[in-house]
Amino acid sequence: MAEIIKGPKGVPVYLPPQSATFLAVREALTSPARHAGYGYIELPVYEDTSLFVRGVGESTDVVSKEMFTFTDRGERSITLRPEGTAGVMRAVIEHGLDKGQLPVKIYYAAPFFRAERPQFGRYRQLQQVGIEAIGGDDPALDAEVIALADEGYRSLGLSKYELRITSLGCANCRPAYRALLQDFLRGLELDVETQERARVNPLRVLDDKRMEVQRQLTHAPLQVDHLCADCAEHYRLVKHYLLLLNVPFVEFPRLVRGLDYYTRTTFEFDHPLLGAQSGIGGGGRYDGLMTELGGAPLSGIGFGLGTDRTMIACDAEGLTVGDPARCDVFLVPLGSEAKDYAVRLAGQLRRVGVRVDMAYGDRALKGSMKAADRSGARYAVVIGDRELADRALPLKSLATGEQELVPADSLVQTIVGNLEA
RNA sequence: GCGGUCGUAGCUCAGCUGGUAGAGCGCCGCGUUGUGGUCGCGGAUGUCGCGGGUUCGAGUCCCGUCGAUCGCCCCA
Repeated sequence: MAEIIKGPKGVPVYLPPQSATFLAVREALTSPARHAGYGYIELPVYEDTSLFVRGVGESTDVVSKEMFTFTDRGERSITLRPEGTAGVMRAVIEHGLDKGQLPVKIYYAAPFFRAERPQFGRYRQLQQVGIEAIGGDDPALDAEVIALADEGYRSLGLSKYELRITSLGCANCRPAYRALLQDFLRGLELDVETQERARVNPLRVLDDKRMEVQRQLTHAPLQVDHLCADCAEHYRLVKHYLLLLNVPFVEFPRLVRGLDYYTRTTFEFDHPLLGAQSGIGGGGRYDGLMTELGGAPLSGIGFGLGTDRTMIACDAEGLTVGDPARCDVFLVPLGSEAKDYAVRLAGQLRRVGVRVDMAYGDRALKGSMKAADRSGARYAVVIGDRELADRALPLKSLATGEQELVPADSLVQTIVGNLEA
């Protein structure tokens, strides 16, 4: 026997019927964006490596050790996208969307790639839903973006997650705070690796999960206490609009994100039931990114929501998401004449939008009924010589077991009517 | 990249201190005429992750490897 080829490591596979949940979650997370004027964007899965190095930031873990990078036949360095924002910015700049009506509002649902050690909820190919609103400083826009994420989660029935927000300041006030924090960190007892992090990206140290580190951070200076007047007012208004939108949140001054481009408003959705990988989504403002990538000096804000992790969160909260039924109606033909009839009927029903499957392979009635049951269909229709002679078919409800005889001519109409009821 | 745990039928797992494999679920069939889901009976399916070693003999011990999983770093 030939050797079985295995799938790539750390990539989740969604098979029926669970894959229906994946589709439903993705739909739930993208739907709010479509209701707020965001248009869909389809982008390359790979980009020039320098896009991510410049956009995401060289000092980030994502860029320094988690990228799938290779050289193509033209000796160009190519990278499978590790996140979505940089690619969106590139496309916006390249195609001049920033020259049109602002803000540019865009959403996507796509796979991303990170060469990490796989774990539960952490994959090498991860699915994310994201939106970007480019060319707007208005704090109401920040609140909209956050609210759309919240709406996505809420529409799935999730209730146990927590929205955390803070402000990271801007190019004016961040450097001073950063220096202040570095001074503070220098006075602590930290291991070499953490000291290095304090030098390169001091904010990241605030996020350390280790008790011995957290203990020393009790009195660490926080960015929210050192915002410039503009940033403080912006942050105040974001919270104001979130209240108007009825989006519950907690202020989380220690919130740190892994990508370098974030400024001002930053947020994260955390789900306590997921263990170590508790972040189900996050995002923030990136006011310097466009210019960093050679575009017009436009600010922007967006989010990335983990589709995989949201599925896990739904499962953890015991939510049933998506319809696992493969069809609405299952046809059971007995004999070749009935089979002709069933094939034709299946075609007719599908054309009017009814999901139909039928018993193939000339199975015995009993086996076919079993298949009907397993299909999740609401109705079964047995078609045999009697039905063909009488021109009337039994429409059987698989839930109740009751069946009514329906004239052949009105069967399609009756089924459509019953399914809509 | 680092540390822990695990890897037996499609799925969930049992298999005590080494003696040539089991259960439940699922799947297929039967319970006489054309009706599924419950019940009863019957049946198929495993190179016990892979490679090597110890042994008369290994699913069971040792080493390696791959994979999964939990934690760290980090992140969706």
